[in-house]
Amino acid sequence: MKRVKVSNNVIRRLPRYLRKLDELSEHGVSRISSFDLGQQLGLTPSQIRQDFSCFGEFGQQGYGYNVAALRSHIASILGMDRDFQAVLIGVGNIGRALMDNFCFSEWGFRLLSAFDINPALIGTEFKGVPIRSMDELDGFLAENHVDMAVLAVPKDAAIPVTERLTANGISAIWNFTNVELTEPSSDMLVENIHFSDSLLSLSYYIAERNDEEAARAAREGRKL
Amino acid sequence: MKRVKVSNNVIRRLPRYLRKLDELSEHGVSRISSFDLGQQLGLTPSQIRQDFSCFGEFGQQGYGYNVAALRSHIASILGMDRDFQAVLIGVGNIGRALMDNFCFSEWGFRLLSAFDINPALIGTEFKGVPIRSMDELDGFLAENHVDMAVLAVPKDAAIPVTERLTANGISAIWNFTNVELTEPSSDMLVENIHFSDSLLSLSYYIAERNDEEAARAAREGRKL
DNA sequence: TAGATTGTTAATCGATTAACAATC
DNA sequence: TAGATTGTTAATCGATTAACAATC
Repeated sequence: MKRVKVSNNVIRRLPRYLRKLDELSEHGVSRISSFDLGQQLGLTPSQIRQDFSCFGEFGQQGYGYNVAALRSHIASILGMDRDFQAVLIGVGNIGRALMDNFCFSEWGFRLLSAFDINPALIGTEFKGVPIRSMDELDGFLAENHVDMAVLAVPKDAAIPVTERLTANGISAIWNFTNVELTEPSSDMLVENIHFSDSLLSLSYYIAERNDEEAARAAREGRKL
Repeated sequence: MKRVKVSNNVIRRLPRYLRKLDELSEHGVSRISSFDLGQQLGLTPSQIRQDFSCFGEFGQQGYGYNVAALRSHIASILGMDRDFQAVLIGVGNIGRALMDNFCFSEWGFRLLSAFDINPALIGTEFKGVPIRSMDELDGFLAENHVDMAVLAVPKDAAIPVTERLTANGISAIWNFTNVELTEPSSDMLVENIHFSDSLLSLSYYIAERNDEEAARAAREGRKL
């Protein structure tokens, strides 16, 4: 596969394409043009063709794209067929919600084990995934190939646990703690789920809209 | 407050600034220059000054920025002092994790009520937030001013519930379902937490790095 | 005052959009 | 074949970076 340097913006759009293509498949749509796909996603056809062209030629002139084939190309580009192995650190609310609800295998990941310090959880299993003591973490990572760690520990544990993961050769973290892990110097890959950042940007847009409406109302009030 | 059109990129950086400023405060830092702030966040000083200048003049030549004052400006820009009112739809794993773990008030939101269809939950309270039946939703929204709905229902319910929210005047959704709600035509504000999109972009970067390492190993192997 | 650092204007860079020849 | 739509090159647009006068 071509691996030219692709901008982060493009990468972030790929999962949306994937989701839309799955939806089209479910609805029995087997081909789609960049024009129609753009309409449905709020993107220009040009952008869609540019995005795909980073990775190869997946379409056909005069026809468009085969939904199933394109889906499978994108899945492969995203690494979904590589069966990455993951561990979960922290079986609190978020950790449990992930174990319970989130289908790792659907996205190409295998959740090997979870780890926690709570004695009531250690030794149990949840949806087929064993929960081990944090004491066993280093040994487990030495014996198993692990591509990624899901970090769902309390705030205060975020940095020490990250250092421990780094020391044990982990170089990718899916970070659910609201702590900035991204070290400019390190070669750790960090992907953040920052609930509060997300909520605050929504908050900004709500506030902006309220202000605009208030301003409009004031203008119209004056006109009366 | 100036409300010029500010790019989404800028808005998305504001919560990071806020987080960093809180951290600096905790460490007793009371002033910071755009240069130092940039170092800590991996941004250029220019960008930071440009970002802030969208909203006013918060610094002082020769001195830099007062951490507490800047923090409070950004909080206000983000609408954190507006006490927006929210409801939660769906008290499954994610909904419960949010009720349990996520401090809405810390970010300027008040969670008025949750709603679910599970009879075992209806009528109970969780951390002071009452859980009501979905049957009561329309009435509740008619009687209470609600700025935003947190959508944490199963996939299949996402679209119908969204339509019901729209019909009841809700115009902002914090979406935890893995469903594309963003209607190009609608004036609904949607902010998505797409776990799988996030994981897949991480997956891409892991795959890319693996490929690069394999390529390097192959090159070095050949040289031997 | 001299040094530091802002806010802002200008320059650069990169991403998106438009256009079109190629071709199914 | 004619019509449709791609992949790609060129043009435009917007965001980031650099530079610097203003000023604390």
